[in-house]
Amino acid sequence: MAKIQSKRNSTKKEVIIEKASRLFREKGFGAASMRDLAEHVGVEAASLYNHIQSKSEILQTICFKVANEFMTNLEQVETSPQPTLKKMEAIIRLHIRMMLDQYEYVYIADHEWRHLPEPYLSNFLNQRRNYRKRLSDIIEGGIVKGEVKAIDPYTAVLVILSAISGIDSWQRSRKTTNAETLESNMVKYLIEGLKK
Amino acid sequence: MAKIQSKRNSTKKEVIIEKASRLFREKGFGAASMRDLAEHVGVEAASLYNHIQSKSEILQTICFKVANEFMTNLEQVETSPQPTLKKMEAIIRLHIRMMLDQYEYVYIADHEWRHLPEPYLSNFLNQRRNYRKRLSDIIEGGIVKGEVKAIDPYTAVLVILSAISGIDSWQRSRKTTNAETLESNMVKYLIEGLKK
DNA sequence: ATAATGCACTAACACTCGTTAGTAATTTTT
DNA sequence: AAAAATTACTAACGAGTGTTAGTGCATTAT
Repeated sequence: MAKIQSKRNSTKKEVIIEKASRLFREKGFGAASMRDLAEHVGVEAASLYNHIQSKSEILQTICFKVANEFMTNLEQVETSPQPTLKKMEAIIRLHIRMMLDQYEYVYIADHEWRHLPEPYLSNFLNQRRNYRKRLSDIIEGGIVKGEVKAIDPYTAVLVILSAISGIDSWQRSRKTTNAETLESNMVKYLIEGLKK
Repeated sequence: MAKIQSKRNSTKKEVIIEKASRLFREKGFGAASMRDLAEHVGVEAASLYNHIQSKSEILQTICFKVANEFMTNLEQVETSPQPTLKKMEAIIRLHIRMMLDQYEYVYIADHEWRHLPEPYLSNFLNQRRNYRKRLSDIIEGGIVKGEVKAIDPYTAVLVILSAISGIDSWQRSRKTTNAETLESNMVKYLIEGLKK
Protein backbone atom coordinates (compact mmCIF):
# COMPACT_ATOMS: atom_id res chain seq x y z
CA MET A 1 0.00 0.00 0.00
CA ALA A 2 0.99 3.55 -0.59
CA LYS A 3 -0.13 6.70 1.17
CA ILE A 4 -1.77 7.21 4.46
CA GLN A 5 -5.25 5.84 4.87
CA SER A 6 -7.27 8.84 5.97
CA LYS A 7 -9.15 6.74 8.51
CA ARG A 8 -8.03 3.61 10.30
CA ASN A 9 -9.64 0.42 9.11
CA SER A 10 -11.02 1.85 5.92
CA THR A 11 -9.78 1.67 2.40
CA LYS A 12 -9.74 4.80 0.32
CA LYS A 13 -12.71 3.49 -1.57
CA GLU A 14 -14.67 3.37 1.65
CA VAL A 15 -13.65 6.91 2.47
CA ILE A 16 -14.83 8.05 -0.94
CA ILE A 17 -18.18 6.36 -0.49
CA GLU A 18 -18.58 7.81 2.96
CA LYS A 19 -17.87 11.34 1.80
CA ALA A 20 -20.05 10.83 -1.25
CA SER A 21 -23.00 9.75 0.83
CA ARG A 22 -22.89 13.00 2.72
CA LEU A 23 -22.61 14.99 -0.47
CA PHE A 24 -25.33 13.10 -2.32
CA ARG A 25 -27.71 13.66 0.53
CA GLU A 26 -26.98 17.36 0.83
CA LYS A 27 -27.06 18.26 -2.83
CA GLY A 28 -28.72 15.30 -4.49
CA PHE A 29 -26.94 12.85 -6.76
CA GLY A 30 -27.31 14.96 -9.87
CA ALA A 31 -26.13 18.19 -8.36
CA ALA A 32 -23.14 16.70 -6.57
CA SER A 33 -20.08 16.78 -8.80
CA MET A 34 -17.03 14.60 -8.82
CA ARG A 35 -14.87 17.68 -8.32
CA ASP A 36 -16.96 18.49 -5.26
CA LEU A 37 -16.44 15.01 -3.96
CA ALA A 38 -12.72 15.06 -4.74
CA GLU A 39 -12.30 18.20 -2.69
CA HIS A 40 -13.92 16.58 0.31
CA VAL A 41 -11.71 13.55 -0.04
CA GLY A 42 -8.68 15.78 -0.42
CA VAL A 43 -7.62 14.73 -3.87
CA GLU A 44 -8.02 15.71 -7.52
CA ALA A 45 -11.14 14.55 -9.31
CA ALA A 46 -9.28 12.32 -11.73
CA SER A 47 -7.62 10.47 -8.87
CA LEU A 48 -10.94 9.18 -7.65
CA TYR A 49 -10.97 6.89 -10.67
CA ASN A 50 -8.06 4.92 -9.27
CA HIS A 51 -10.51 3.63 -6.67
CA ILE A 52 -13.91 3.66 -8.25
CA GLN A 53 -15.19 3.00 -11.72
CA SER A 54 -17.82 5.68 -12.05
CA LYS A 55 -20.01 8.10 -10.18
CA SER A 56 -22.98 5.82 -10.38
CA GLU A 57 -21.00 2.90 -9.03
CA ILE A 58 -20.92 4.84 -5.77
CA LEU A 59 -24.67 5.18 -5.84
CA GLN A 60 -25.07 1.50 -6.58
CA THR A 61 -22.81 0.54 -3.69
CA ILE A 62 -24.77 2.67 -1.26
CA CYS A 63 -28.22 1.61 -2.41
CA PHE A 64 -27.51 -2.11 -2.40
CA LYS A 65 -25.59 -1.99 0.85
CA VAL A 66 -28.68 -0.60 2.53
CA ALA A 67 -31.04 -2.93 0.70
CA ASN A 68 -28.99 -5.98 1.70
CA GLU A 69 -28.86 -4.93 5.31
CA PHE A 70 -32.64 -4.64 5.49
CA MET A 71 -33.11 -7.89 3.63
CA THR A 72 -30.80 -9.81 5.93
CA ASN A 73 -32.63 -8.54 8.95
CA LEU A 74 -36.02 -9.32 7.48
CA GLU A 75 -35.01 -12.94 6.93
CA GLN A 76 -34.01 -13.27 10.57
CA VAL A 77 -37.30 -11.84 11.75
CA GLU A 78 -39.30 -13.99 9.37
CA THR A 79 -37.83 -17.22 10.70
CA SER A 80 -38.03 -16.21 14.36
CA PRO A 81 -40.88 -17.65 16.43
CA GLN A 82 -42.17 -14.36 17.85
CA PRO A 83 -45.76 -13.19 17.74
CA THR A 84 -46.58 -10.87 14.86
CA LEU A 85 -46.60 -7.66 16.84
CA LYS A 86 -43.14 -8.40 18.21
CA LYS A 87 -41.91 -9.09 14.71
CA MET A 88 -43.24 -5.80 13.49
CA GLU A 89 -41.78 -3.99 16.44
CA ALA A 90 -38.38 -5.50 15.75
CA ILE A 91 -38.57 -4.37 12.14
CA ILE A 92 -39.74 -0.91 13.06
CA ARG A 93 -36.98 -0.50 15.61
CA LEU A 94 -34.36 -1.62 13.14
CA HIS A 95 -35.60 0.87 10.58
CA ILE A 96 -35.55 3.69 13.08
CA ARG A 97 -32.09 2.83 14.28
CA MET A 98 -30.74 2.50 10.77
CA MET A 99 -32.26 5.86 10.01
CA LEU A 100 -30.64 7.41 13.04
CA ASP A 101 -27.14 6.06 12.77
CA GLN A 102 -26.74 5.34 9.10
CA TYR A 103 -28.74 8.36 8.14
CA GLU A 104 -26.83 9.33 5.01
CA TYR A 105 -26.86 5.88 3.47
CA VAL A 106 -30.50 5.19 4.22
CA TYR A 107 -31.55 8.58 2.99
CA ILE A 108 -29.84 8.03 -0.34
CA ALA A 109 -31.29 4.56 -0.78
CA ASP A 110 -34.66 6.14 -0.02
CA HIS A 111 -34.45 9.21 -2.24
CA GLU A 112 -31.71 8.94 -4.82
CA TRP A 113 -32.30 5.46 -6.20
CA ARG A 114 -34.01 7.07 -9.19
CA HIS A 115 -30.62 7.89 -10.61
CA LEU A 116 -29.45 4.30 -10.68
CA PRO A 117 -28.71 3.20 -14.24
CA GLU A 118 -30.28 0.07 -15.62
CA PRO A 119 -30.22 -2.78 -14.90
CA TYR A 120 -29.53 -1.78 -11.32
CA LEU A 121 -32.62 0.37 -11.17
CA SER A 122 -34.95 -2.51 -11.98
CA ASN A 123 -33.05 -4.78 -9.66
CA PHE A 124 -33.36 -2.31 -6.80
CA LEU A 125 -37.05 -1.74 -7.38
CA ASN A 126 -37.67 -5.48 -7.49
CA GLN A 127 -35.91 -5.93 -4.19
CA ARG A 128 -37.92 -3.12 -2.67
CA ARG A 129 -41.20 -4.48 -3.95
CA ASN A 130 -40.28 -7.88 -2.63
CA TYR A 131 -39.37 -6.44 0.78
CA ARG A 132 -42.66 -4.64 1.11
CA LYS A 133 -44.60 -7.64 -0.03
CA ARG A 134 -42.99 -9.79 2.64
CA LEU A 135 -43.67 -7.17 5.27
CA SER A 136 -47.29 -7.07 4.33
CA ASP A 137 -47.37 -10.89 4.41
CA ILE A 138 -46.24 -10.78 8.01
CA ILE A 139 -49.06 -8.40 8.86
CA GLU A 140 -51.56 -10.43 6.91
CA GLY A 141 -50.45 -13.54 8.76
CA GLY A 142 -51.01 -11.68 12.00
CA ILE A 143 -54.51 -10.79 10.98
CA VAL A 144 -55.31 -14.38 10.10
CA LYS A 145 -53.96 -15.57 13.44
CA GLY A 146 -56.05 -12.92 15.14
CA GLU A 147 -53.02 -11.15 16.54
CA VAL A 148 -53.47 -7.98 14.55
CA LYS A 149 -56.38 -5.67 13.88
CA ALA A 150 -58.11 -6.16 10.54
CA ILE A 151 -56.46 -3.43 8.52
CA ASP A 152 -55.30 -3.32 4.93
CA PRO A 153 -51.77 -4.78 5.18
CA TYR A 154 -50.38 -2.76 2.30
CA THR A 155 -51.59 0.47 3.79
CA ALA A 156 -50.01 -0.48 7.08
CA VAL A 157 -46.67 -1.17 5.42
CA LEU A 158 -46.88 2.09 3.56
CA VAL A 159 -47.65 4.07 6.69
CA ILE A 160 -44.92 2.41 8.71
CA LEU A 161 -42.14 2.72 6.17
CA SER A 162 -43.01 6.23 5.14
CA ALA A 163 -43.34 7.44 8.69
CA ILE A 164 -39.88 6.20 9.51
CA SER A 165 -38.28 7.57 6.40
CA GLY A 166 -39.68 10.95 7.44
CA ILE A 167 -37.32 11.02 10.40
CA ASP A 168 -34.88 12.84 8.17
CA SER A 169 -36.84 16.05 8.45
CA TRP A 170 -36.82 15.49 12.17
CA GLN A 171 -33.12 15.09 12.47
CA ARG A 172 -32.62 18.49 10.94
CA SER A 173 -35.16 20.36 13.03
CA ARG A 174 -34.87 18.90 16.50
CA LYS A 175 -31.49 17.66 17.52
CA THR A 176 -32.57 18.11 21.10
CA THR A 177 -34.92 15.13 21.15
CA ASN A 178 -32.83 12.14 22.01
CA ALA A 179 -32.93 9.03 19.94
CA GLU A 180 -34.52 6.66 22.43
CA THR A 181 -37.42 8.99 23.10
CA LEU A 182 -38.09 9.39 19.43
CA GLU A 183 -37.84 5.68 18.88
CA SER A 184 -40.25 4.76 21.65
CA ASN A 185 -42.76 7.45 20.70
CA MET A 186 -42.71 6.27 17.17
CA VAL A 187 -43.05 2.61 18.01
CA LYS A 188 -45.93 3.46 20.28
CA TYR A 189 -47.83 5.24 17.54
CA LEU A 190 -47.13 2.74 14.82
CA ILE A 191 -47.71 -0.44 16.83
CA GLU A 192 -50.86 0.98 18.40
CA GLY A 193 -52.39 1.18 14.96
CA LEU A 194 -51.89 -2.56 14.54
CA LYS A 195 -53.19 -3.74 17.92
CA LYS A 196 -56.67 -5.17 18.15
CA MET B 1 -51.85 37.59 -27.63
CA ALA B 2 -49.98 35.68 -30.22
CA LYS B 3 -49.94 31.97 -31.00
CA ILE B 4 -52.29 29.25 -30.00
CA GLN B 5 -52.56 28.54 -26.30
CA SER B 6 -51.77 24.85 -26.08
CA LYS B 7 -54.55 24.35 -23.56
CA ARG B 8 -57.74 26.28 -23.08
CA ASN B 9 -57.83 28.49 -20.05
CA SER B 10 -54.12 28.41 -19.41
CA THR B 11 -51.39 30.81 -20.32
CA LYS B 12 -48.22 29.48 -21.80
CA LYS B 13 -46.50 30.09 -18.51
CA GLU B 14 -48.94 27.73 -16.85
CA VAL B 15 -48.32 25.13 -19.49
CA ILE B 16 -44.60 25.42 -18.91
CA ILE B 17 -45.01 24.98 -15.18
CA GLU B 18 -47.30 22.04 -15.64
CA LYS B 19 -44.89 20.25 -17.95
CA ALA B 20 -42.00 21.17 -15.71
CA SER B 21 -43.66 19.67 -12.67
CA ARG B 22 -43.89 16.34 -14.41
CA LEU B 23 -40.28 16.53 -15.52
CA PHE B 24 -38.93 17.66 -12.16
CA ARG B 25 -40.66 14.79 -10.44
CA GLU B 26 -39.45 12.19 -12.90
CA LYS B 27 -35.83 13.26 -13.13
CA GLY B 28 -35.33 15.58 -10.21
CA PHE B 29 -34.82 19.31 -10.49
CA GLY B 30 -31.09 19.08 -11.07
CA ALA B 31 -31.26 16.41 -13.73
CA ALA B 32 -34.11 17.98 -15.67
CA SER B 33 -32.78 20.33 -18.32
CA MET B 34 -34.38 23.34 -19.92
CA ARG B 35 -33.91 21.72 -23.32
CA ASP B 36 -35.79 18.70 -22.01
CA LEU B 37 -38.56 20.94 -20.81
CA ALA B 38 -38.64 22.92 -24.04
CA GLU B 39 -39.14 19.75 -26.02
CA HIS B 40 -42.14 18.78 -23.92
CA VAL B 41 -43.61 22.23 -24.36
CA GLY B 42 -42.95 22.07 -28.08
CA VAL B 43 -40.62 25.01 -28.36
CA GLU B 44 -36.92 25.86 -28.37
CA ALA B 45 -35.18 26.20 -25.02
CA ALA B 46 -34.45 29.88 -25.45
CA SER B 47 -38.11 30.63 -26.11
CA LEU B 48 -39.03 29.54 -22.63
CA TYR B 49 -37.41 32.71 -21.37
CA ASN B 50 -40.10 34.81 -22.99
CA HIS B 51 -42.44 33.44 -20.33
CA ILE B 52 -40.33 32.69 -17.31
CA GLN B 53 -37.32 34.31 -15.76
CA SER B 54 -35.30 31.31 -14.76
CA LYS B 55 -35.40 27.60 -14.10
CA SER B 56 -35.59 28.12 -10.38
CA GLU B 57 -38.49 30.53 -10.73
CA ILE B 58 -40.49 27.50 -11.85
CA LEU B 59 -39.49 25.63 -8.75
CA GLN B 60 -40.39 28.59 -6.57
CA THR B 61 -43.81 28.89 -8.16
CA ILE B 62 -44.57 25.24 -7.58
CA CYS B 63 -43.28 25.08 -4.02
CA PHE B 64 -45.11 28.18 -2.81
CA LYS B 65 -48.31 27.34 -4.64
CA VAL B 66 -48.47 24.10 -2.68
CA ALA B 67 -47.40 25.71 0.57
CA ASN B 68 -50.06 28.39 0.27
CA GLU B 69 -52.76 25.88 -0.47
CA PHE B 70 -51.96 23.91 2.67
CA MET B 71 -51.68 27.07 4.73
CA THR B 72 -55.05 28.38 3.62
CA ASN B 73 -56.70 25.13 4.48
CA LEU B 74 -55.01 24.93 7.86
CA GLU B 75 -56.34 28.36 8.79
CA GLN B 76 -59.88 27.26 7.98
CA VAL B 77 -59.55 24.15 10.09
CA GLU B 78 -57.99 26.05 12.99
CA THR B 79 -60.89 28.46 13.25
CA SER B 80 -63.59 25.80 12.84
CA PRO B 81 -65.39 24.60 15.99
CA GLN B 82 -64.89 20.87 15.44
CA PRO B 83 -63.47 18.44 17.99
CA THR B 84 -59.75 17.77 17.63
CA LEU B 85 -60.06 14.38 16.01
CA LYS B 86 -62.34 15.80 13.33
CA LYS B 87 -59.88 18.59 12.69
CA MET B 88 -57.08 16.13 12.25
CA GLU B 89 -59.17 13.96 10.02
CA ALA B 90 -59.98 16.92 7.82
CA ILE B 91 -56.32 17.79 7.53
CA ILE B 92 -55.31 14.22 6.80
CA ARG B 93 -57.97 13.89 4.13
CA LEU B 94 -56.90 17.10 2.46
CA HIS B 95 -53.30 15.95 2.40
CA ILE B 96 -54.21 12.62 0.89
CA ARG B 97 -56.43 14.21 -1.74
CA MET B 98 -53.81 16.79 -2.65
CA MET B 99 -51.33 13.98 -2.96
CA LEU B 100 -53.64 12.02 -5.21
CA ASP B 101 -54.76 14.71 -7.61
CA GLN B 102 -51.98 17.25 -7.49
CA TYR B 103 -49.39 14.58 -7.20
CA GLU B 104 -46.65 16.23 -9.25
CA TYR B 105 -46.81 19.57 -7.48
CA VAL B 106 -46.99 18.11 -3.99
CA TYR B 107 -44.20 15.72 -4.71
CA ILE B 108 -41.92 18.51 -5.81
CA ALA B 109 -42.74 20.70 -2.84
CA ASP B 110 -41.95 17.65 -0.70
CA HIS B 111 -38.73 16.52 -2.31
CA GLU B 112 -37.18 19.20 -4.47
CA TRP B 113 -37.38 22.25 -2.20
CA ARG B 114 -33.71 21.75 -1.41
CA HIS B 115 -32.86 23.32 -4.72
CA LEU B 116 -34.63 26.58 -3.98
CA PRO B 117 -32.18 29.48 -3.97
CA GLU B 118 -32.02 31.82 -1.02
CA PRO B 119 -33.92 33.64 0.30
CA TYR B 120 -36.75 31.42 -0.93
CA LEU B 121 -35.26 28.38 0.71
CA SER B 122 -35.32 29.93 4.18
CA ASN B 123 -38.76 31.31 3.55
CA PHE B 124 -40.08 27.92 2.54
CA LEU B 125 -38.53 26.14 5.49
CA ASN B 126 -39.96 28.72 7.86
CA GLN B 127 -43.40 28.19 6.45
CA ARG B 128 -43.03 24.46 6.77
CA ARG B 129 -41.79 24.67 10.33
CA ASN B 130 -44.67 26.97 11.17
CA TYR B 131 -47.18 24.61 9.58
CA ARG B 132 -45.94 21.64 11.53
CA LYS B 133 -45.87 23.60 14.75
CA ARG B 134 -49.48 24.60 14.33
CA LEU B 135 -50.46 21.03 13.53
CA SER B 136 -48.80 19.82 16.68
CA ASP B 137 -50.53 22.61 18.62
CA ILE B 138 -53.86 21.23 17.47
CA ILE B 139 -52.91 17.79 18.72
CA GLU B 140 -51.56 19.17 21.97
CA GLY B 141 -54.79 21.07 22.48
CA GLY B 142 -56.66 17.83 21.97
CA ILE B 143 -54.59 16.11 24.60
CA VAL B 144 -55.24 18.90 27.11
CA LYS B 145 -58.96 18.74 26.41
CA GLY B 146 -58.81 14.97 26.87
CA GLU B 147 -59.90 14.28 23.32
CA VAL B 148 -56.67 12.70 22.21
CA LYS B 149 -54.42 10.03 23.62
CA ALA B 150 -51.35 11.29 25.45
CA ILE B 151 -48.76 10.97 22.75
CA ASP B 152 -45.85 13.17 21.77
CA PRO B 153 -47.50 15.68 19.42
CA TYR B 154 -44.43 16.23 17.29
CA THR B 155 -44.03 12.53 16.71
CA ALA B 156 -47.66 12.31 15.70
CA VAL B 157 -47.27 15.12 13.19
CA LEU B 158 -44.16 13.52 11.81
CA VAL B 159 -45.82 10.15 11.41
CA ILE B 160 -48.92 11.59 9.80
CA LEU B 161 -47.20 13.85 7.29
CA SER B 162 -44.55 11.33 6.36
CA ALA B 163 -47.03 8.53 5.94
CA ILE B 164 -49.06 10.58 3.52
CA SER B 165 -46.10 11.81 1.54
CA GLY B 166 -45.21 8.15 1.06
CA ILE B 167 -48.26 7.68 -1.11
CA ASP B 168 -46.06 8.52 -4.07
CA SER B 169 -44.46 5.10 -3.96
CA TRP B 170 -47.95 3.70 -3.81
CA GLN B 171 -49.21 5.48 -6.82
CA ARG B 172 -46.51 3.88 -8.90
CA SER B 173 -46.91 0.34 -7.66
CA ARG B 174 -50.64 -0.16 -7.29
CA LYS B 175 -52.82 1.77 -9.64
CA THR B 176 -55.49 -0.80 -9.02
CA THR B 177 -56.33 0.36 -5.52
CA ASN B 178 -58.86 3.10 -5.89
CA ALA B 179 -58.41 6.41 -4.21
CA GLU B 180 -61.26 6.25 -1.73
CA THR B 181 -60.17 2.89 -0.38
CA LEU B 182 -56.66 4.09 0.10
CA GLU B 183 -57.88 7.26 1.75
CA SER B 184 -60.15 5.50 4.20
CA ASN B 185 -57.58 2.86 5.08
CA MET B 186 -55.05 5.50 5.72
CA VAL B 187 -57.33 7.68 7.80
CA LYS B 188 -58.29 4.64 9.83
CA TYR B 189 -54.71 3.80 10.68
CA LEU B 190 -53.60 7.34 11.38
CA ILE B 191 -56.60 8.45 13.41
CA GLU B 192 -56.64 5.23 15.39
CA GLY B 193 -53.22 6.12 16.73
CA LEU B 194 -54.62 9.34 18.15
CA LYS B 195 -57.81 7.97 19.75
CA LYS B 196 -57.84 7.41 23.48
C1' DA C 1 18.74 -3.98 -7.03
C1' DT C 2 15.19 -4.42 -10.27
C1' DA C 3 10.76 -4.93 -11.78
C1' DA C 4 6.01 -4.22 -10.93
C1' DT C 5 2.36 -2.09 -9.04
C1' DG C 6 -0.44 1.70 -6.82
C1' DC C 7 -1.80 6.18 -6.83
C1' DA C 8 -1.96 11.26 -7.39
C1' DC C 9 -1.08 14.58 -10.59
C1' DT C 10 -1.96 17.82 -15.01
C1' DA C 11 -4.29 18.34 -19.25
C1' DA C 12 -7.71 17.69 -22.00
C1' DC C 13 -11.91 15.80 -24.48
C1' DA C 14 -16.50 15.87 -25.69
C1' DC C 15 -20.49 17.23 -23.93
C1' DT C 16 -24.30 19.48 -21.49
C1' DC C 17 -25.87 23.16 -18.69
C1' DG C 18 -28.70 27.74 -17.93
C1' DT C 19 -29.01 31.77 -20.09
C1' DT C 20 -28.43 36.05 -23.28
C1' DA C 21 -28.27 38.64 -27.71
C1' DG C 22 -30.08 39.65 -31.76
C1' DT C 23 -33.45 39.03 -35.37
C1' DA C 24 -37.64 38.21 -37.82
C1' DA C 25 -42.44 37.28 -37.89
C1' DT C 26 -46.82 37.92 -36.10
C1' DT C 27 -50.31 40.03 -33.34
C1' DT C 28 -52.19 43.79 -30.58
C1' DT C 29 -52.75 48.53 -29.62
C1' DT C 30 -53.18 53.24 -31.13
C1' DA D 1 -52.09 52.20 -41.52
C1' DA D 2 -48.36 52.85 -38.24
C1' DA D 3 -46.32 51.80 -33.92
C1' DA D 4 -45.65 48.79 -30.14
C1' DA D 5 -45.52 44.59 -28.01
C1' DT D 6 -45.24 39.58 -27.98
C1' DT D 7 -42.97 35.55 -29.00
C1' DA D 8 -40.40 32.08 -31.56
C1' DC D 9 -36.20 31.39 -33.76
C1' DT D 10 -30.77 30.63 -34.41
C1' DA D 11 -26.36 31.22 -32.53
C1' DA D 12 -23.50 31.51 -29.06
C1' DC D 13 -21.44 32.49 -24.32
C1' DG D 14 -18.92 30.77 -20.41
C1' DA D 15 -19.00 27.58 -17.01
C1' DG D 16 -19.35 22.99 -15.41
C1' DT D 17 -20.01 17.85 -16.36
C1' DG D 18 -18.02 12.82 -16.00
C1' DT D 19 -14.28 10.70 -17.58
C1' DT D 20 -9.72 9.25 -20.04
C1' DA D 21 -4.76 9.55 -21.27
C1' DG D 22 -0.42 9.99 -20.00
C1' DT D 23 3.30 11.11 -16.67
C1' DG D 24 6.06 10.53 -12.59
C1' DC D 25 6.83 9.31 -7.96
C1' DA D 26 6.58 6.10 -4.07
C1' DT D 27 5.89 1.80 -2.32
C1' DT D 28 5.80 -3.27 -2.67
C1' DA D 29 7.14 -7.76 -4.59
C1' DT D 30 10.66 -10.52 -6.80
